[in-house]
Amino acid sequence: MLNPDVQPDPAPIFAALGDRTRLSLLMKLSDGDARSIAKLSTDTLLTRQAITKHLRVLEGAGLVASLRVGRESRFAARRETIDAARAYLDRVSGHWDDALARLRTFVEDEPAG
Amino acid sequence: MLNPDVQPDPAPIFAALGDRTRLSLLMKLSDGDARSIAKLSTDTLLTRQAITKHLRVLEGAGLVASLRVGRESRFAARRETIDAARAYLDRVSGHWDDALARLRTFVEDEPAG
DNA sequence: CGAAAGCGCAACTCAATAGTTGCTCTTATC
DNA sequence: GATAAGAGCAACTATTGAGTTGCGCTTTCG
Repeated sequence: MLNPDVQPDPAPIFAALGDRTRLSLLMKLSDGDARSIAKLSTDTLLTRQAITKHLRVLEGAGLVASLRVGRESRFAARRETIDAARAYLDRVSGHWDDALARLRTFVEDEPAG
Repeated sequence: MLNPDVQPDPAPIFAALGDRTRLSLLMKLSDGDARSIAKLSTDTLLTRQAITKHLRVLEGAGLVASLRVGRESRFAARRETIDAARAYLDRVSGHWDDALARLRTFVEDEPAG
């Protein structure tokens, strides 16, 4: 086992999540089932190609995986990557516990230090 | 109390997180302390203006808050928004429990439905 | 075999983003 | 009061990103 859980840069993951269309695609896939591009392109105003591009972005970030089955490409969400993003936010959020810490240096400190 | 915790669109939050520079800024602020732009501009190759722009993006997404203290602008992380992003990922990730569910429809289903 | 469904590739447009430089203004400091 | 530190504003460039259209290829179905 090499690289147990080294996530070198979570920014691309968040960048992939930072689009309303892609978030809704992930939501559709959030039940764990895989769906074809055609099925994921229904109930949207965008073209199939636009959806395809978004799916490839999600795939590039590791948020979904694709597999060719017959003439269709199926996409499924990858929980590991979603959990990696969650874990990162835990680290950002978990560094301070007290809500007062924010207000502390926000106002009280001497201006110029 | 109006709009208790209605987060209409988490995409802008993730978009703001989807940049390496902004993530490192958030990391610096992850202890809850507030820092000036000048202090946040050290240890980086970017100009102060670039850092300022990034901070304003984070502020626009609600991830940080700013306050003018004397001649300097102090920024502090806002845990609520970070937690909102976490909560959203919880909803995406929590919809399916079984890891096998992914593999199920990923391979086994009949190709054309 | 022929038609249609599903998809990939390429070129293109338009808008948003990252980053820079130059200037001005305010606030501390000596 | 002069100087320097901290920061805001505006204009500009270059790159990325979203979305489209058109075309061709493969796979299923009648």
